[in-house]
Amino acid sequence: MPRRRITQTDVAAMAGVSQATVSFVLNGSTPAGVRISEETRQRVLDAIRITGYTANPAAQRLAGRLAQILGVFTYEATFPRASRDFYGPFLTGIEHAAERLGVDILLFTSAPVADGRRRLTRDGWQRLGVADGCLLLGQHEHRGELQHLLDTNYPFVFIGKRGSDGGRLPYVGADYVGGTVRQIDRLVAHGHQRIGYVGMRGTDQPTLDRVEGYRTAMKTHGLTTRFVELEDVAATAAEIVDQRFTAVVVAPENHPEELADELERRGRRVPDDVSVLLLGQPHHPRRGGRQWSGFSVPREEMGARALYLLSRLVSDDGPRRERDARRPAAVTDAELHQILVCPDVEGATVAPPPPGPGPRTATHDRTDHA
Amino acid sequence: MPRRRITQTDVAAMAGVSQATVSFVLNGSTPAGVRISEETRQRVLDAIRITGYTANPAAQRLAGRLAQILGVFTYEATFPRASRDFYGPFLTGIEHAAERLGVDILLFTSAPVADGRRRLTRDGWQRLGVADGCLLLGQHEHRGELQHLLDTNYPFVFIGKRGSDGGRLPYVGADYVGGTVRQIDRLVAHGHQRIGYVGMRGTDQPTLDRVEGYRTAMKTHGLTTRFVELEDVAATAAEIVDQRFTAVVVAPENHPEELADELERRGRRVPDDVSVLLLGQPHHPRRGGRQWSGFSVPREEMGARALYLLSRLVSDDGPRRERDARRPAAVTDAELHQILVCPDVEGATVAPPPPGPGPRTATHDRTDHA
DNA sequence: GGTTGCTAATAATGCGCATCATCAGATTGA
DNA sequence: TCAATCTGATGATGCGCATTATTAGCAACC
Repeated sequence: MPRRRITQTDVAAMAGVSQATVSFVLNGSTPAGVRISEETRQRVLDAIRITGYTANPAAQRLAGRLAQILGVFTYEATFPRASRDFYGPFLTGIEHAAERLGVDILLFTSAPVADGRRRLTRDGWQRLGVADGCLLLGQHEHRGELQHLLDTNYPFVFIGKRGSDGGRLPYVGADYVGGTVRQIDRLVAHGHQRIGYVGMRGTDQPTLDRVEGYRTAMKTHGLTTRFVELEDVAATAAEIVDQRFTAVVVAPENHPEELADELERRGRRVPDDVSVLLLGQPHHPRRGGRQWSGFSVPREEMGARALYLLSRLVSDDGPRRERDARRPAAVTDAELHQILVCPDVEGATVAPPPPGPGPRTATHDRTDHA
Repeated sequence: MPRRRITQTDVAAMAGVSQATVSFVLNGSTPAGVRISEETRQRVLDAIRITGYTANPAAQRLAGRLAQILGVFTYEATFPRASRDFYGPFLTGIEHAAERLGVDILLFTSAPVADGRRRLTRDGWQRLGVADGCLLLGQHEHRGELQHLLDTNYPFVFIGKRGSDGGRLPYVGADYVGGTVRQIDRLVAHGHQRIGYVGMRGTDQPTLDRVEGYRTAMKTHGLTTRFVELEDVAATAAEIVDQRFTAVVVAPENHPEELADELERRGRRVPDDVSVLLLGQPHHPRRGGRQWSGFSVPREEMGARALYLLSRLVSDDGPRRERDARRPAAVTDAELHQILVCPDVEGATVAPPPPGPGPRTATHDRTDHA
C-alpha cells in the first residue's frame, strides 16, 4: 500500500475540470480575473467531499504560500522534569495563541545538543525553514547563530527582553525593573530601611534588570544598597543576620526556600524578623512550601503575545507574491519590543520590620509587634 | 528584502557544477551508479559553506523524502493549566525520544475546537500531512476520523491502550489491569478482606482495565467485589464507613484527596482505619498533600516508546521510492501493541486493617452493586 | 578501429500546488 | 457582419529538491 495521497489532479479528474480550477475553487480568491461558475464550483466541492481530498502542505509551502506553522526553539529541552515548571507556562500561552491563530506549533527538538544546550548551528537553524517563523526561548545564544537568521530575514521573536544587539531584535519581555522597584516600595512603605539584595551577579537580562530596579528604588528612597552575593545559602543567611537586614529581596534562582529555612534556624522568623520578597516565581515550588510575596512573571501572556507578534511579522514579511492589497498595517516599533508588567503577589513573607532598636543583640527585646 | 533562500542551484553555480551534483554530494549516497570525484565534492562543500546553503524542507518533502517531523495530536489542549500535569510527562518522554531520533515535533494546535475538544475533522487531519506520522493523545475520538488515516495509510500511534477497533491500531499503553491486581494483592497480604472499589463507571480504557483488575484479583483471593460509584465525595465516604471497608482502591479522577479528608472527618483515619490505594498518579497533586500509595503510570516512558514506535512505522512505510535495501526489520506485532508496567508506589496510605473484631462485626456481607 | 567498460558528471523529470498568461465561446456594439 | 468585450475556464510554468536516464570522455581489449 504505497499510501498515495489524493491530489488536486484526482479531484479535477472526478469533477471533469482542470487542476487549476480546483486550486481556484479552494483558494476562493481569483487573483487574476479568473472566474468560476457557481455550478462548476459545486461540482468541484462535491468531488473534494467524496474523495476526501486534503492539501499537501509541503507543496503549498513550496508554491510560495505560508505553511501556517510557527516554530518554537528552546535553548534547553522544553519538558525535562526540572524545567517543565519553567517553560510550561510559556507553552500554555503559546498554545492558546496558536489555537486562535489557527497555526501549528513546531518544537525544534532535532537541534544538535552540546553541553546540554541546544545549538542553533548551521544544522540547527537549517531546520527552522519548515516554519514560517520562530520563537526563541531561553538564555544564551551564540551571537553568530543569530546573524544568519537576520541575514536571511527570517522572522523570529525572542521571549525575554533583549538588551544587547542594539535593541533591534523583536522580543516580548517582562518588566523586572518595575517589579523590583515596586517590591522595594512596598518594603519602605512598611517601614523597612535595611533592605538587602540577595542574588548572584550575572549578565543575563533578568538579573541585570533586578539589580537595576533595586538600585533605582533604593536611591529614590535615599537608602543604601547592600548586596549579598554568596554561593552558600548558609553563608548568605549568616550575612543577612549579621548585617541586621530587616528585609531582603531575592532572585528566585537563589534557593529562597532553603534560605528562609536557614534564617529560621538562626532564630530569625520570616516574615516577623526578616521580610523576604521574591523577584519572580519560585523555580521549584516545593510541596507545602511558603507562600511567597513578591511579583510574578506573566509567562503565559508573554508566550501568547510573542506568538501573536511573530504571526504579525510573518504575514508582514508575508507571502513573497504580493497577493492581497488589504494587508494589515505594518508592525510598529511598539509592537516589536513589548515589556509586560509583573503583577505583585501577596504572600506571607512580608511584614513590618521588628519594632525597637531591632534584633541587634538578639538575646532580649524579642517583642512581637502587635 | 524579499528573503530569497539560497538554493542548490546557487551553490551549483558557485561550484561550477550542476544542481544535481550538489544534491548528490549532500545526500552522500548515490542510488544509481552516480559517482562524484573527491575534488568536485570538496568544491561543492566549500560552496555550501560559503553560501550558508540550507535545504528547504518543504521541497525535500515534496520530492519524496521524509520531513523528519513527527506530529502530536492531543484531543484537548496540551498545556492548559489543568491538564499540564497530565500531558507534561508524556511530552517529556516524547521530547527526549525526538532529540535522540533527530526529529522535530509538531503540535497540531490548529485543529478546530468543538466543545472544548479538538476534532480530527477533514480540516483537522488535513494538516497532519506535514508530519511524517503522528501520535494521538487523549481519550475519545470519532470513529470516522480515524478511518481516513487508515485509508491513506498514514502512520500513527495511540498513547493509551486501544481496546476497540479489533486491536489493529498501534498503541503504547499502561498495564492498569496488572497494576490494580497488585494493589489488591498488597492489601490482601496485609490482611484486608473488605476491599472496595471507588470510581465512577466509564467506558474509557483505563477505567475498564482497573475494574477488570479489581474483579480478577478479588476473585483470585475469593473475596467479594464491592463497588462504590457515587457522584458525591461525602456520600462515598459515608458508604465506605457504612460498609465497614478496611481498604479501598480509588481511581485518581475520583478526588482521593477530598475523599480521605471526608473519611477522617468521619473519624476514620487513613491509613490506620482505612487504607486507600490510588490506581494511578493523583491528577491534581495538592501542595502538601498526602503521599499516596498505589501505582504510577509510566507516562514519560509511554511517550518515548510511542515516538520510537512511530518512527519505526514511518521509516518502515518509508520513503515511497525504495532507496535503501538495508532497511530495518519490519515492525513486529509485539512492537505494535505495547503495554508498560505501572510500578508500585510506596506511600503512606496503606496499613494493616485495624485489629480485633473492630468495626467488622459483619459475617453477612452483601454489597455488590455490580 | 570499432567495441566494450568504466568514470564523472549532466539533463530531464516529477513531486503537488498557486498563479500567470492565454484562449474558446458567448454576447454585445456599431 | 465583424470587431470588441465579457465569461469561464485551461495550459504552462515554477517553487527546490531527489532521482533516473543519458551523455561525454577516456582507457582497454581483441
